[in-house]
Amino acid sequence: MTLDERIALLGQSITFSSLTEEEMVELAGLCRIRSLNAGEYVFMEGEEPDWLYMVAEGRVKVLKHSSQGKEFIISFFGPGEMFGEVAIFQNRPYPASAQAVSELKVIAIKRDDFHTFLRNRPETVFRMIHVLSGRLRDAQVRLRDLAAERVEQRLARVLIMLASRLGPVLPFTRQEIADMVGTTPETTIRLMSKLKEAGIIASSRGRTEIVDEARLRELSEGLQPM
Amino acid sequence: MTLDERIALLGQSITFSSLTEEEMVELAGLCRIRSLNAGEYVFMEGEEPDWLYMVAEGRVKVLKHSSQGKEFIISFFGPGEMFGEVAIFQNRPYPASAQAVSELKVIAIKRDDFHTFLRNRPETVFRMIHVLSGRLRDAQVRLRDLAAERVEQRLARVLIMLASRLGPVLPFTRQEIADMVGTTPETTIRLMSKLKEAGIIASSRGRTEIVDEARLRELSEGLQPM
DNA sequence: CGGCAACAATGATCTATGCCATGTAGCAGG
DNA sequence: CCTGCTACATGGCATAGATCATTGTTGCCG
Repeated sequence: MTLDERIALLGQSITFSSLTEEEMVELAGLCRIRSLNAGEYVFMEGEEPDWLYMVAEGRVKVLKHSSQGKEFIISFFGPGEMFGEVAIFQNRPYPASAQAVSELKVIAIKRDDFHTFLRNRPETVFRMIHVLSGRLRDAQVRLRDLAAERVEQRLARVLIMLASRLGPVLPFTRQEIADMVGTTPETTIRLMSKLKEAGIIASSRGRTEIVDEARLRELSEGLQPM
Repeated sequence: MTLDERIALLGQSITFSSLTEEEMVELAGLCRIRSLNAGEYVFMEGEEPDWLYMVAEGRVKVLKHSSQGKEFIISFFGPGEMFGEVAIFQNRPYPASAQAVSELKVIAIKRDDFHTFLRNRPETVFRMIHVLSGRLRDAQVRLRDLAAERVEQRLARVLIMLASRLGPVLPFTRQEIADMVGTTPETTIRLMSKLKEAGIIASSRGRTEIVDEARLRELSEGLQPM
């Protein structure tokens, strides 16, 4: 992969889009590219954090396993999005695993190189803070939901959240959605079947389309149950 | 409150402990002090974020309400700990409310003043990133727990987490613990009564002491149920 | 000292959702 | 075209934990 290609990829990210030409070149010089097949892990929870990653092509899921091995999906990331930052800023093991969902290309930057690069880029550092703050905000909303809302509403909220990031067509299986909502595939299927009947979503194998977001929003508020 | 007193308070915080004498004076000059009685709110979810806060004396709880009004406690903060950062870094409304648990004194710094102050303090900015990363890490662990672990284990983990921050004596009511675990007071009481019988904790009104942390750890792993 | 309010404890139901089992349909590869 | 794999679907049962109700306990304030 050429330098120009790497620069183009870095530019996709909000965090780096403010860099000058020159800075881009410098940063691109620090990058390595890794290609992975679906199912392969970029890193595993507990590993030493040597690299910061950004998605170039494809999608990753970041997940944690429970004590009984069930998986919980913290987030999906697509092109231009960064992951693994928590670990490299704290210099402690990755708190979760990252797995390729599809064919995946990631840009990797060595921890120390990145720290050095950030030294004199206050603007970029502030953008990183912004990203971290956003994730913390989202995490707090989800914590509250998991602790206090019922599955129906949590499902609705996950669908809305995904739609706001990816548009109305969501390329996920019921299993994956269940792992984001924190429930079982069966329950997810049952609820989504109802949503389908009610004309709120449409779906086929591995694909869900939000048809009536307004009604989904009502459900997510829990105003009236289905 | 004198400048020297304010400097002493700021110095309690990990984030600011690296500042020079001179920087401390500058920052202290930007601070206001607010005193609140137990139960009063420092800020409410949804308000515009004009201030960054740090606890000077007492404790705050940061919480969110569910759609049915149940409250979920995101975290408690004590002297030297900062709160409200997510909002001021994003310049969006506070994502949660902050309520005084006891008599409370907080240091408040105006958003714009703080941003200006940070401009040329890369070291301090990195410490803020460190704090944010830590909170995000904790949030991810809790998300997984809420989604995939049973109440018993979640309770054990909350108690361990609190003990690691505050020592073995925890000044919380069952209600407050329930609101952190994401369950009801009744369930919390039942489980904690068992823990008491088993000699793992001791407790009196509004006070819980961890006696046998090792066994609590076993429970939190879910190896063998009670 | 007495009475009120918050906390703690416990029993009796109820129910949302987990878990197991079984069946079907679509897609992929030999 | 068959075979097999994975996603989707649905029924029945089990149960963790919520909910409702009552009672006891502690500390506080007038």
